[in-house]
Amino acid sequence: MPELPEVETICRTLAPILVGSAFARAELVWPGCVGNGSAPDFEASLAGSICTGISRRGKYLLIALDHSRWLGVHLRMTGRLTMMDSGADRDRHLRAILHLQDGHELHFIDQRKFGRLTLAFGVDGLRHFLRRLGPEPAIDDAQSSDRHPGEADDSGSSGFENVPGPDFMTASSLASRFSGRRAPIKSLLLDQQSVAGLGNIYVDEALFRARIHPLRSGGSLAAHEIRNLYQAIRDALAQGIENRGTTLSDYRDALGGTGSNQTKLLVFRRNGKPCPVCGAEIIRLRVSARGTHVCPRCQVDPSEPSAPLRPPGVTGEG
DNA sequence: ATCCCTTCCTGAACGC
DNA sequence: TGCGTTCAGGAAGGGA
Repeated sequence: MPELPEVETICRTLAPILVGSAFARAELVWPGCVGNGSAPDFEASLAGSICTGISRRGKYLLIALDHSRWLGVHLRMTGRLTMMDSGADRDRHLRAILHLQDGHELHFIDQRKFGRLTLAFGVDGLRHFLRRLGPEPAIDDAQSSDRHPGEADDSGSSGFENVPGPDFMTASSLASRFSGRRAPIKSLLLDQQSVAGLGNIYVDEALFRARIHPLRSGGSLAAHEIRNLYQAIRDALAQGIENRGTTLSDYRDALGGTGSNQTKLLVFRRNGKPCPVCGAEIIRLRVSARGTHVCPRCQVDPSEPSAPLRPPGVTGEG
């Protein structure tokens, strides 16, 4: 499941080969992977295009092309983008090949066919394409060039000069999204309008780090809890980037490399194992039709009476 | 407006 | 062995 750290890693591994290269043609093995317009239009638009830059917004990879066009890639569940040499073997789930003029082939592989390649035309087209995305978590990371779409850039033509930069997540932006909401906090965090880039793995990790139970309603969070959650989101994502992503099954970077963050996860898919903080057994719930992993001791279930918080010796309601 | 459900899609892991 | 069922889930769209 490529989430923000995985897409960021793909972006970084793809950039050295792709930026400055020209596309020769698109070969749509499964035309359904084109997100907008017709397959022939897609092929005609891509042929001869030059990649002028590459960036990420939420879980979208944005490949800037000349003449103010962008190729937006969303990998959804099982999508992969891999740079291959000319004539490379074809995976059985290969959906498209973007042939470069230098002979490289960018393979789009996607077992479950949820991923999409979408062309955006002009800055307005790109804004429309990204219209449902909320604020971007600004991740501090030594490797990061920290260049986001629309940010000042002295390197000439990145392809993003005229693109407005994203808003950035703050504790206040989270608070205003959660205020008055009765839905579980996990559902709100999976909504890309709250924060762009979180998915099932990093939501569970962030909620555990913040000691917040996923079934707590958004509106029930106190200000200090939202501040903790804000920092926990940043920490969980930064760790994911540092470890080049979480490879539980399908995920690979653009050079075919695996990430190592799966060995650093605190709760995700660790049900039955001890909590790294208190040793209690991690349990698995379903929230928003998603497998959800919590420490029942560190993350207090809102439906449980708060007996452990009662001072020793005090019984009853008081 | 908010929330929940369904749809898309394949393959692994089940149960009988 | 083989068949059918369930599960995994990101995001769009629809209904309440």
